[in-house]
Amino acid sequence: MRDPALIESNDADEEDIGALDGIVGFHIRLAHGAVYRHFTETFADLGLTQKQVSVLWLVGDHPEIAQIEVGSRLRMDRATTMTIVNRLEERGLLRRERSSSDGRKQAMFLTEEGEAVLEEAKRCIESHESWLKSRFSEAEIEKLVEMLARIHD
Amino acid sequence: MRDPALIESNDADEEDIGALDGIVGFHIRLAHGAVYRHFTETFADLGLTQKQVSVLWLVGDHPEIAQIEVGSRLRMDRATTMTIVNRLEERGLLRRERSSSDGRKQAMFLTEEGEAVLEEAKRCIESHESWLKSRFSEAEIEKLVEMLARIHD
DNA sequence: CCAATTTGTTAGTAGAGCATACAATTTCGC
DNA sequence: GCGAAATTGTATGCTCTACTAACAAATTGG
Repeated sequence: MRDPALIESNDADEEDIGALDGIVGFHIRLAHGAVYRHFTETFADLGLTQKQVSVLWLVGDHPEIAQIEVGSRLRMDRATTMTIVNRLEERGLLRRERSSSDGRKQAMFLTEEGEAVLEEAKRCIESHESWLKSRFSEAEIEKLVEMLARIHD
Repeated sequence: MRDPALIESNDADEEDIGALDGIVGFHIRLAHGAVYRHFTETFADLGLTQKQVSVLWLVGDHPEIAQIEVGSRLRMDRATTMTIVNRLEERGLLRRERSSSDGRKQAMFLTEEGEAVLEEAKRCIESHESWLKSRFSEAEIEKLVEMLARIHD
């Protein structure tokens, strides 16, 4: 029915994405997706998401940190930060306390279980990062991170 | 009231994310977020998302392409692809037809409006990409894309 | 021809992001 | 010091993306 030559011109090679391949943003999105999927697998047992781990990590590094501070550093708005902190609090990994220095702020701390889970999460991150870094040299990793930072800073 | 030295020890420098800064995956996520936000602003008028534009673009480049093919190339599962194609069809930018060569497949085509919107979207992409690329040299862009491809391939 | 596979579809769940509105608190201008 | 403005947290609701599970229709393979 159809002209084979015409089909060939349309049916491009496997995984061919055509001009889309030249779009930097597209590659960032695909790479993010791949990292996200591997992260999710790695953290399936712990049941933590990227955001949750980031918040846990940040609160562990900076006890008494306020939600607005966490959101600002992880580039999340207040509402988004809330839902993540709520989930961590429900799971008993983190507690909130009214800040003594500023009544508007909530000072956040890790619970004992939170500290333990963070330690385990850091081990998972190590494994996840190894998977990610395995395809690059040290110099390339440095360059990659520096370029990514130019985008998000 | 408060001890300044104590404050300094907790209140780290602006935007300090500590050891999180050494995690490659974290930078990919932040960069993706920044790109996502700029994309959304750029496409606010057109009302299209990254995924929608990608699918539109792919169908434009490969008429008669099946949903499964689109999903595979954009790394989306069938269910996710469905919701995006549904939305594009509802907006009249794309139509589905049962494939004549394989009755299981839906052959997808852009409508006239779809072609027009895709053209406009490509102009928006150009502007969005300029914003993104402005911080890099040509050689850096090439290197960045190549490294990102190593992650998602 | 029958079984397994592929593709599309539907329904349900969940995370993340965003906007809006409101309350409590702090800060700033006067 | 007082009142207005800004900050922070909270609650609600919406959207987009992604995934699972189940099912139907069509194709493919033994």
